[in-house]
Amino acid sequence: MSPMNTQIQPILKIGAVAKAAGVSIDTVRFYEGRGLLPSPQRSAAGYRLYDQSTIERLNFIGRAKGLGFTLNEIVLLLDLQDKGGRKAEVKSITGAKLEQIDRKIEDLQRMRSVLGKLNGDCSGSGSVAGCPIIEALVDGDLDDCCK
Amino acid sequence: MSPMNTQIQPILKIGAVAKAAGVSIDTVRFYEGRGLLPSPQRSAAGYRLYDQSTIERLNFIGRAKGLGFTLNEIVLLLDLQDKGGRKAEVKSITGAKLEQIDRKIEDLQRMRSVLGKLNGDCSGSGSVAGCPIIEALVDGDLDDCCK
DNA sequence: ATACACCCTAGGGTCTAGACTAGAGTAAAG
DNA sequence: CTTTACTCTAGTCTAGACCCTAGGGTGTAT
Repeated sequence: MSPMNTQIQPILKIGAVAKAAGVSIDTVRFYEGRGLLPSPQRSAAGYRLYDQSTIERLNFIGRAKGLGFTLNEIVLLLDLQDKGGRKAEVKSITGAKLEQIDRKIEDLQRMRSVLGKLNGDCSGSGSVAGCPIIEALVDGDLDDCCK
Repeated sequence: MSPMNTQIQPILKIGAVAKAAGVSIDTVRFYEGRGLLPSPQRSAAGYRLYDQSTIERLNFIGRAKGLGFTLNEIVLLLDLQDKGGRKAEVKSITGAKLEQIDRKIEDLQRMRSVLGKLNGDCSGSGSVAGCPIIEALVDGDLDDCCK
């Protein structure tokens, strides 16, 4: 009757939000349990009912994951957004993540350089005897080999 | 009596091999269960008995781990060494690992560049409103922002 | 009315690489 | 002989991010 009854937001069931956000139904429920999504309204039958904002929240989560944040870190970021934190808090999270990423990149580049050298040194034909890769693993001259 | 009784290899208990290789006792038993170490001889009381070669094998495993190989991949490498595989098999494992490492480095560098840009754009003071990091996560202009 | 898609909960399983615990037996040193 | 250090098995726990199953109930279209 009155405009109060008007549902401005379309009501979506879990399958619809999951599909719209490109995640599985299990993932939506899992995120709810992990505190990334608030407990949604329920229909009379107990179905979870969502609106558009949940899809946006799921997209936020997906983007944050794409930048390397863990779900626990994303909870923090969402909290700062929800409750209005300070920019400094956000920067402290991203700054720590940047350092972590830098360390991982350095690790991987070290591995890459050692392994690339060994792989290049190995003829690739014949029996494993004399294979520089295996020999390096056996003898432990990895450090001397590429630094 | 005869030279047959002579133990050329010193007999080591699990604590000694673990210490010599710089891993925990748990790790040694765990590797045995995972097939990285053969089931060792046992003393009358059931103690695991090792010789020097186990330490070398543990060092092999440690070096391979340091190059980014998983335990499953290390089982393959050890098998090639034990049973005398071909160099081509070794190279196929290391080649795949190199590609994997390259992909991971690219991923991390992409994250690093996006996140570094956002982090630099954020003043770091004041409320979270208008924070470029949060806004990018909300709006999804991550791709446009740094490529 | 019935087929079919969708939803619910509770709980277990996956992968990686171990760490840690309990409860019991064994070895070496004083 | 007693203390201390070591070892055994079996099992549980961690983090991270879910997936899958069973055994139901619901909603809608034909």
